Amino acid sequence: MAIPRLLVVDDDAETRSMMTQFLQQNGFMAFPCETEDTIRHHLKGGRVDLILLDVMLADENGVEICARLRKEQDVPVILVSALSADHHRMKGYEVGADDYIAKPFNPELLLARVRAVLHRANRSASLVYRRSVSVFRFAGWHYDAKRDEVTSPQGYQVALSRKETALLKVLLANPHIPLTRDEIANALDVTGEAQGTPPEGSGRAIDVLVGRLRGKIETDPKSPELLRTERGIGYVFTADVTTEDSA
Amino acid sequence: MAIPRLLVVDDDAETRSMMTQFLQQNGFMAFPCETEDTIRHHLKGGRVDLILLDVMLADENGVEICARLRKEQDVPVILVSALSADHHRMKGYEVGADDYIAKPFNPELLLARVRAVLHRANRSASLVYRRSVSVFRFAGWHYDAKRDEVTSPQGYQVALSRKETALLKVLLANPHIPLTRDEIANALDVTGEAQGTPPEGSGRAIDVLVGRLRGKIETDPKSPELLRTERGIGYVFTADVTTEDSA
DNA sequence: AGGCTTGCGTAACATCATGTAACAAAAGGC
DNA sequence: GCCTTTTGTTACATGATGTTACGCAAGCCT
Repeated sequence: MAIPRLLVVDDDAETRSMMTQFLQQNGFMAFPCETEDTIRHHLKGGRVDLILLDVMLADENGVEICARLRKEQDVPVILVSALSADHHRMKGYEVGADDYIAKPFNPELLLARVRAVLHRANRSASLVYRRSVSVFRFAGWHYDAKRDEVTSPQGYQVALSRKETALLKVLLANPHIPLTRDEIANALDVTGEAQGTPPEGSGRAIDVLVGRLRGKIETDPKSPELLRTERGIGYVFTADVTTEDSA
Repeated sequence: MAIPRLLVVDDDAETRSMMTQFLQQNGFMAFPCETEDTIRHHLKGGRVDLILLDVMLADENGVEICARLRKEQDVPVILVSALSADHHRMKGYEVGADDYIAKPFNPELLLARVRAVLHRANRSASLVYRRSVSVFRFAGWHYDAKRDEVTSPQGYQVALSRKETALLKVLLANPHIPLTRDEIANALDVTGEAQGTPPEGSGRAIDVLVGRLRGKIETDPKSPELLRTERGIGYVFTADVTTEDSA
């Protein structure tokens, strides 16, 4: 893929240039925009791979702009907002944003999100794995979702608990994409592998779960190669995954 | 099934319209309601498949409304609440809510729950097997409902007790569908295989029954392959079932 | 480099759901 | 009625999952 072209939309001049600079320093082509007009100008003028859109623009509501843009063309959008309250997040998704980041954010996290969305846009995959797919291969391993069996490269069966299996599925559906603990927890909920789980936030269940899965699928759990830690962010599954539809 | 019709009950206008919109965008027919009266109006006016009910309405308590509705007719209800404290969750279930979601919630999670509840409500009607069908084959086994005989893949007869047989029938009628203990217990009642069964809830009769059936039809009851446990949910029968009408 | 702060890994414990043996209560058959 | 079979209950063992606490490592500042 060519160098990704991003638009940074924010009404605060300082934030705007800061983000733009930061993204440029990290290998992206970023353009600052202040108004919807500027956005449209860029959209007409050439390829735009992703828009970073502040929710709280002076005159207009970012969510509405996002909704409007979405209707017109299919540009990935990440909403940025000072309000981390989740009902705003909901509005964002509702409107079709690809992701949502709360200000102030960790720069690394921003990069991770941007990469993830670009990556996803490229393959149009979502967080949750597709149903029709049920056989996964990765790094010599083999996972059959139908029988719920995991086979090591050496060919012997490894028993995974339900949660471990669920985690593996989430990872397999998002190779090379850094996932935060919250995203993982949500995905586990959505796949229905965790019913009575409270909305998360307190404990470190995900960390422990990751540790347990590592113990079963990593050659040396002490220096993981498949399920790596992204310090300050979460975890990434670093393996190429091939899938086979089963029906 | 036709497009599901949902009621969104919340006293906050914004939340109400937001959820309604969101659900509509995802293929549901959703109607905003503010008061119990509005709910009743819809209930009388036409089919309602599911009610999303906020627990903290201004004047009334959602839990109480839920209890009242439940007494009158059998509409599935999902309680929504800002209070994630577990005792509220418990109250919800006590009162007969089908599920419970804490605000703020992940939109995907909401959809998942809604679908799950609808799915459940939808199939409870078909829990009982059809009469005309009386020969079942599954994983090499053969069950003749007329003669009440079960034959193993190796060809010898296995004697099942009445309850075991009833359980098997329920499972055969619902392959690949996870059933809760309550659903199973109810289905057993309906098939007339259990008359004086107490109102349920206390003991673990289903667990023991499942164990006994496993002992007869599983190769290795310790690691069941046909009658599997869904932790936190119930049991699933994981085998393809073919049936033959017997006229 | 050294010290401080933060995030992560993980052992040890707490909790909860399930499996099941052993017993008790019912239901039938004679 | 007495015995046999079936079904339900209880109690305990087991295994899965969540929580907590502590130590280590990575980054950061000086």
